[in-house]
Amino acid sequence: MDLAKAYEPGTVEEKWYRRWRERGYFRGDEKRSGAAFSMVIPPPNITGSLHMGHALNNTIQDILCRYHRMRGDVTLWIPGTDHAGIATQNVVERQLAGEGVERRALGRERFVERVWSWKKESGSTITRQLARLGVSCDWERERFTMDEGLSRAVREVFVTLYEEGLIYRDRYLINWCPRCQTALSDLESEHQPVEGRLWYIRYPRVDGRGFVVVATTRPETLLGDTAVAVHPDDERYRDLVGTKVILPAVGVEIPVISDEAVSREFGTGVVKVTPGHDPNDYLMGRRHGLEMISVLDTRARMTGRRAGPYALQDRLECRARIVEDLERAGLVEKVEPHAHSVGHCYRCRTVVEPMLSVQWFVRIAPLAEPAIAAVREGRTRFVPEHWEKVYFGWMENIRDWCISRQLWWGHQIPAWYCRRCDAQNILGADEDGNLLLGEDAEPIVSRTDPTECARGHRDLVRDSDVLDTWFSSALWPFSTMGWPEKTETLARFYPTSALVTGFDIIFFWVARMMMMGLHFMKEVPFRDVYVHALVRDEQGQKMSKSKGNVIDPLALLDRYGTDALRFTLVALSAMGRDIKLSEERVEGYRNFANKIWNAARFVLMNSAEDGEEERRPLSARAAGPEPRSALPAPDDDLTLADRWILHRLAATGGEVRDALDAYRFNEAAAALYRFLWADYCDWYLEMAKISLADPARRATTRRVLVSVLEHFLRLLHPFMPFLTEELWQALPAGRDAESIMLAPYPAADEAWRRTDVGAMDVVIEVIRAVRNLRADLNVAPTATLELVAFGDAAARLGPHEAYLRRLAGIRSIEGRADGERPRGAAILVVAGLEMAVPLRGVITDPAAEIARNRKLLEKLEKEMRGLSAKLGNAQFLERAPAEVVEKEREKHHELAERRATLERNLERLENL
RNA sequence: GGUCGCAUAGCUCAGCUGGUUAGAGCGCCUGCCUCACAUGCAGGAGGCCCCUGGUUCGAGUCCAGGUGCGACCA
Repeated sequence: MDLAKAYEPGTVEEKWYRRWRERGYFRGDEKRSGAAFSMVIPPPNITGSLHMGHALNNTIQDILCRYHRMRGDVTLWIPGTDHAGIATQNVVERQLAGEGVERRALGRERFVERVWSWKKESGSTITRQLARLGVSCDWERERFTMDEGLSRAVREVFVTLYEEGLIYRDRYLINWCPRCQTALSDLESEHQPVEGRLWYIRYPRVDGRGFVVVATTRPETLLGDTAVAVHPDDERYRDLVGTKVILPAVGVEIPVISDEAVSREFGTGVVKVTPGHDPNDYLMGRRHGLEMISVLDTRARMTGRRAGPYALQDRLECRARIVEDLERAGLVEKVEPHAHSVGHCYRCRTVVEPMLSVQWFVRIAPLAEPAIAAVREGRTRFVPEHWEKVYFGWMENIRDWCISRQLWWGHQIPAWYCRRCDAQNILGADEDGNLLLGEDAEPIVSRTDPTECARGHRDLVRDSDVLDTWFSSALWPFSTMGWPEKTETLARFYPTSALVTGFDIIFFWVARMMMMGLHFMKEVPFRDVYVHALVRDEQGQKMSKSKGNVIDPLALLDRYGTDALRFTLVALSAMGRDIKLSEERVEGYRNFANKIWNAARFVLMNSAEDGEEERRPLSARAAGPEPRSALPAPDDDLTLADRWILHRLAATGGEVRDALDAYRFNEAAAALYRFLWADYCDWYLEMAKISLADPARRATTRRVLVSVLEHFLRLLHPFMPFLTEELWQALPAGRDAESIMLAPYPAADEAWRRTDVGAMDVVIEVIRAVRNLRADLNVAPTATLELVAFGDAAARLGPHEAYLRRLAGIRSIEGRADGERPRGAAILVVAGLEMAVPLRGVITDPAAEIARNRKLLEKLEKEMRGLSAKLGNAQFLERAPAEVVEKEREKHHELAERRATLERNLERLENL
């Protein structure tokens, strides 16, 4: 088998993904017995395209999936997409606008048809892009929040909650987007800092004793004021409470009230109260029984009986006008710049308007309680743990959830009204043709479309509103498994094992799934919630289109390959930390992929002219559960390097499994990287080259080379699925599985983990010391050195002479009993061994070696000073554990010996 | 304003339950196209672990305060 000189991801990826999918490897089979592992994908918007957040999110999920699948768990990962109400409606509206067509002109039915056809054409972009990441989700079970089954789940949930009194219809101050023309939930109104101004406005006192000065950021809402308020303990205004002031520009009298919610520090300590357009004022208004006046219409234009000359002006235009008029009347005392934060529509960034409106709500308190308890009791666990605080903080202060949206795209609310019984509440239609209803309208909520009301009138009209998209997302873990049917899938895979998500949707999604899951399934929707990092650019900025700092994952995929990108994301994703992604990092892990490729190339070049030989098990151990790729056993006839790499492999496997079980993906990645590059390539391959040249050792060496690589590929597979499959298929070792993704994940190998390979550390240290010496003294790469070994150094290094020859450029090892050290030689004291390298003919000037020794001596002395201080401390000797003290003593002793040697050597060099 | 998080090499970051000679990648310097790999090999330089105090025999690690940065919520 010939491999290209460098790894070329392109063709490899497509080939294997197609094959995996065709052969059904991704399928989650509820009929198979054994432990189950299940996940549902956080459904991306159908309007979306793959960004780095998706790439990280799905890479992590895929790693978990592949890991569990290889461990033998029955694994199911359900993919799907979200209908994204506002976003999708906006997209299609823009498309229509391009054709000069208005949504209203089209009408609701045809518009919705149009969205469906858009969905058919463009809605699967994101899933195709996901596939490029190599995700092993069960595509046959792909779901969409608007498909038939899920819509049925939505309806069932809505009706049930309504019947239970947990969904109700009421007038309330909600967030309204004047652009999208719909209500929003509290979450969908995003607070953003705004450089505004603070106007100090004079409200004349009715008693004629001057003015009360009120500070406000929104002078235009003054039209809706129904009081001004001060703090009850504010001495400055004590006598004012209970009096009246005249509302400027309107001329009506309004009372001065006192309320704890007023901040004495804000402005003058007197605030205007506008219950119809401010959430705090709304609550204050309720407490004091104030009138609530709406002065803005749904397009945020001034309206109502108080609008007067400002009627139909936009809120901002009116703000300017009204300030002008007040100034002219001498009622503006001063204006200050003022930074504050203002709610913006999460979809279109328009400033949200708090408005009084009749909407549908979910009563949250009874649902939140069990959801909080489930996390408190550990039935669902956040990883990292600290995210549970965020969850609790929100769950405990949550207000009722406004779920109705004045959109056309979404699940239409299953509520009808009788035109005859409820005539006084059916107020007509708005400009969209949406039903306008009175506050007291009596909804008929039903699982099936009703044809008549309780009194038998066959004149029903359906509520125009649709549900918040997150309402359907909240059901995702069970609706995707076929609920409300009692399916086998639910029985087998609910609750899901893990949910992998970014912290930005803990409130939007995780919390709501918890509530719905517990309420309808009587069981948490997932055991673990793994909250991963946010991907930022190299400056640490959140990536956003407007900033132009978006790194397109597809471009990186093209340039560096899927495996490199996956590995990068995961290697950088330390828990609870953001990822600052730069292209150089991806390049680095592309190099890693190439390194693996070339290591495999080497192994293949050196094995396999005779495949049969490789297929024969080396020892009896091969009869175990992994016959095809069994590793040699510790009692086989192996070299030190063989034993060492097998030991390292076992240790690495342990690290990787432990890390994955604890969601510490970056640690797993680091362990794999270190093993392949620093252990297998840098040391083992180089040493194996020696034994490959020895006919007596060749077969065994090949066996170790191949089996270790094979195990490594399996350990790595969840991270780099494509490269590992390509290489695994190319390996000569016999395969029991058709694909690496179905091969078992390497299990703990205690025998190898316990094997003592300390001798290898000594060899490595000696080689490093000699290389270091060569570099410092500028010894030509081709020049070989003689090594004189004192004491037991000869005995300990002798068996490994071949390693030193090849890797350190040692010509020969000459053992010598203790006694006279050679003149003009560099002395090496390493790992408790003392050696000399005669420098005659190697260097002419001893100055460099003297300098080198001085530097070493200095370093050594510094270290000794610290140790001596420690050992001279009576407290330390007394209180520290005995083994710690002993360790420090030994260290000190060793350093002292090395120092003596160095000093003697320096003396000899100086007297040369 | 409330809550949470983070400050370690030039850059980006590891460092879990306190005892290592404080690590990695990239970048930098030196020498190498050594028959798997120059997407590479070998070696090296570079660190008051933000500041102050405390706990402890011992603190990068634990505690308190401060400074700076960031996020979320209001």
